[in-house]
Amino acid sequence: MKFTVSTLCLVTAPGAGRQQRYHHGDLHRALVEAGTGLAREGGPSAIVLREAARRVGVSANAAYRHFSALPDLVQAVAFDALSALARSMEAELAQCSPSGDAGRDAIGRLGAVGRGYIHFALSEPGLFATAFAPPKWTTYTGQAPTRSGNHAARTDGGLPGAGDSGMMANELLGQALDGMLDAGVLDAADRDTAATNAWGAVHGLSMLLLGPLAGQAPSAQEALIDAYLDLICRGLVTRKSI
Amino acid sequence: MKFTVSTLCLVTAPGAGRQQRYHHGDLHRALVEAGTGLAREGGPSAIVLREAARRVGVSANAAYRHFSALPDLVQAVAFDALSALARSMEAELAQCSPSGDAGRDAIGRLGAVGRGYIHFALSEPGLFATAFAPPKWTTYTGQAPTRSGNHAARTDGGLPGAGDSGMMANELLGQALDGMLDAGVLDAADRDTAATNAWGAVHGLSMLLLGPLAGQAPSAQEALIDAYLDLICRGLVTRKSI
DNA sequence: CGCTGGATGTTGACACCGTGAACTTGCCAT
DNA sequence: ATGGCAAGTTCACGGTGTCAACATCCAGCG
Repeated sequence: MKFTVSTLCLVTAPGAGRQQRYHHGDLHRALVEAGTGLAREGGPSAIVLREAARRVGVSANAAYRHFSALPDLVQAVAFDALSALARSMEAELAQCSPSGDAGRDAIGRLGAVGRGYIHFALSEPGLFATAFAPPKWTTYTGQAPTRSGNHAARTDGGLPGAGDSGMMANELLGQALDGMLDAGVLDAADRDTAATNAWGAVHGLSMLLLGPLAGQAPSAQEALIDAYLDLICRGLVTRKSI
Repeated sequence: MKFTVSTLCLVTAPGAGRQQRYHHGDLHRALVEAGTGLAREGGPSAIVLREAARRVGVSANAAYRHFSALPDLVQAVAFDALSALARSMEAELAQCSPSGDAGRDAIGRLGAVGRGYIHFALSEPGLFATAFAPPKWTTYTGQAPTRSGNHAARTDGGLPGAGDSGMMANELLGQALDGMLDAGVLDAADRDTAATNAWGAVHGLSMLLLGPLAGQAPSAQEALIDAYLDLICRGLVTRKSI
């Protein structure tokens, strides 16, 4: 005899007497979380529909009531991963304490954004890879993941792909750059180029640290990260101002 | 009636009366080339053993006489892609003409290496993704792809993963940095950090151009690339020398 | 020259996977 | 209460990676 539906609800749903419109509390959410677990262990390609359903205790095809196909699930997991990335950045930003020098502080916040990015990549390589794995990898439609999509809300009701502040990773980067603009350490004309440069550089270093440069001692990695971010900032900052 | 083995040889082998030790001229090579075709069209995940065997006109399990498993084939394709990457760099380097100023020339050659990298990524995104897709993505053993492996030679007998000059992509980068060292535009103490920085930056930009920044006009991409490489070089070059 | 052994390729089978179609169940509004 | 629709199930199909057993062909030996 298998579990009855109500039993499943008790097992899977978060305990509390939360009213549930569907047979299974919130299968959509449960599947995304199961998929996140799979992605954490094995990257985007480890997200397997049948296994996710199995972990939730539901038949394989039940997933098709919530996702049109596998790539849909992967994308939902990717959005969650993007949220986690943004939260990692926010955590680094929270450690920035003002020093009086506006320019230095602004640059410091840019560095914090980068550090949050890289630290997330290193601590959650599977989710990181998932966040940036294009749905069909080759036919990427262009434009970064943005909140324009029609995706369900996050677990805690936040904006899809956003961190606790409600901002997505690229928005946090943009905010840091705007801070540099205000502080006068970045030319307005360079802002968009700077965004690309910073993002690309940090992304590239993350890839390197996860791949060819993996296995280095954490301290060596940390030193590498600092030197790298220093280089990026040095390149971005207006020539005359530092 | 199916093709006889000798017929297959005539179809698949490169025409010439090259003696063949195996039943099928060179199944190993043929499978790698079929896999390369698949990777070109759909990235590493499109490399499918059965389809590669099908394209070669051979039974699916024949591949297991040459590759222990699918990841082995993928890695062989990745090595070929690495060779193509090195050749793309060499092509850019060949367009560098000396200008008399050793420092400027050295920096120009570093830029050429980067341009070759990015151009390869843009012109062969599938192979590019394959080249840097870790075998088991998460359990990357560390260290960059190097010729220490026990892999078969390239089609034309070159070193595995190397370009026409016999150097791998990272060796070409190293050579460019050494040139900067000799020209005095790079501190010896910064060389290794510079290698990481340059590689990471260029890799990141490639990813960006293939993903979020795809769809931009080629001219805009080219401008972005130039601005980016300029930034990198500006950051790398010894402060006082330029 | 004929034989034989090992490398090469084939067939059959199994367990997975993604996905479609048809069926069943249970909740909600009428 | 009841009919309809959303949510979940079962059955089925083609595709994939991989193992085991079998067939074939070439090289090197007598």
